[in-house]
Amino acid sequence: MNKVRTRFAPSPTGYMHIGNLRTALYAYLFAKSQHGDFILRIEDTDRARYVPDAVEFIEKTLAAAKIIPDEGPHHGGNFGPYVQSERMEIYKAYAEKLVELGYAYRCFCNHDDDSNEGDEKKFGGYDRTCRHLEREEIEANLVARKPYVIRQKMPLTGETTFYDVLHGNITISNSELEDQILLKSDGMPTYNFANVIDDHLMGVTHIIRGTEFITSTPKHVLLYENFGWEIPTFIHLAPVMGKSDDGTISKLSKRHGATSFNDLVEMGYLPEVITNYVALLGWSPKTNQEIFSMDELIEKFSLDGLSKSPAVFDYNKLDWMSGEYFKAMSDEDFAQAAEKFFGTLNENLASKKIYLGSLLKPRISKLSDIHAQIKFLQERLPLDAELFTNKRNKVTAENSVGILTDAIKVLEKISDWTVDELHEKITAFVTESGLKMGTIMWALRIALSGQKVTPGGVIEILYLLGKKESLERLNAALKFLGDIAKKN
RNA sequence: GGCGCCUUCGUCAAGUGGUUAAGACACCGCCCUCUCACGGCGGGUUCAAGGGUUCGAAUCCCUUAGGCGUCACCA
Repeated sequence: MNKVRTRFAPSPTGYMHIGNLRTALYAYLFAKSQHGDFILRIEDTDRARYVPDAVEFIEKTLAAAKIIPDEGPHHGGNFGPYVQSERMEIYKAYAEKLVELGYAYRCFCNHDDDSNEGDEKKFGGYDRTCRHLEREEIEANLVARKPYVIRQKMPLTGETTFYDVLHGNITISNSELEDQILLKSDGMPTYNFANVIDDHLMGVTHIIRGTEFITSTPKHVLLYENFGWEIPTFIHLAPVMGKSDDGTISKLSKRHGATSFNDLVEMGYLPEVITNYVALLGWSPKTNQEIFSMDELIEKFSLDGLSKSPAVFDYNKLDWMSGEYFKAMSDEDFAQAAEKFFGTLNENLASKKIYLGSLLKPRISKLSDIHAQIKFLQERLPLDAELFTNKRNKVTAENSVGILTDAIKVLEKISDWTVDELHEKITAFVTESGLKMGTIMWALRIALSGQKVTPGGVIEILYLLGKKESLERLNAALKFLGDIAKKN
């Protein structure tokens, strides 16, 4: 049996859409699960859409996602070049050969000219009458003088069937197929041609790509047949969809927010989380496992777990998965991954990064959430008397004054400002006061942070703030409450 | 419009003639708790519709509807 070879063949746009990433992932996983090769090939035959540095961008993105090509523009391999614009002579030769074989012909018409619109014999759709074969024989010297394209000569009757692993046999009537252009007038091949030539020449055994290519696959199959080449196995993947604010579902695009691998990384999702999540969008291991390392994905991947219906990208699930990864990380690793997202920390907090990270770790779904979580530690948020009122914990602005006053006295005496020590002293203080734990903690949290919700409890905040800042904040809160009382 | 593909909870999905139709996320409720979170427990909602075939259908067939794709010198 032939060694499995798959490929990822993006056109060089400076953007790695999640759907493309998933296609690359599946092609990679399948190849690796079969101990085969994964090829990166750049399809840059559209000169008008050329984006500088796009190849490097694609390679970097794949590397970040840990999808490593065995062959590619900068990965070596014996089937290069792996950039289509560098293979023009190859396509030209095969196109000419097809003309010789009688499966293609030169066309000298200028079909961009819309002046014939309305005339059903002309273009605007497909013009079956445009077959220059005979004319070409008469006017052989035209080839040297006029620009032309090479078109594939489609059978006018019958039908073409191909097998798709996901969809089974798909049959399309040949009358649906137009004499598509194989070689453009600028000498570049079209996707439909270059793709077939390269897949064959590079020994690709399994073509994994999006469903948008189903309809053009019969044309490819005909080409393989014309050349007498073995037809590869097709696997057409359903698209990744996005949900708009109004609830409508459509193919995932920029209007759905962050939809590229890089967008997601910038938001603070770990690359391995993105890969893990995306792997499950359209593929099921058929077990209840959801967290997979790349090695596990390779081990478990199987074509029959692929889904043939579209899958909606769900940020909720991504968030959950991201949180699971964070929780599984060591405090050190987390602090390191979060480094860029801490922003500029003051000296005190900078020295407590790992501890701070341990508090943040279980309560964020992406690294960019960190900023909002730690803002209150860096700056004093304006207090609001309302916040001191909490029915459940029996706290009011009035009784907070006494609590804060006593707490300050206790805290001032603490010299060993550690979590353990703070915990011990505060617990003792609560017991002594005869009040409920919740009452005291609530008042302190509001006074210290200015917000109801904080990463970690009062003890943790005190520790993070340090003695000086903590006491200053408590005193400021006391003054604030005093001013309020006077006003009333 | 022609042709093609798709259709199990809100979302990801298991399921391939006989199941109480898994599980996860989300949501709701309760418990725990110094807030949030974590954790624990519980809950609701699903086979697009209609016809067949069959003792029996989410599973097989047909029709309809809806969604998506495609009909380029773009990929």
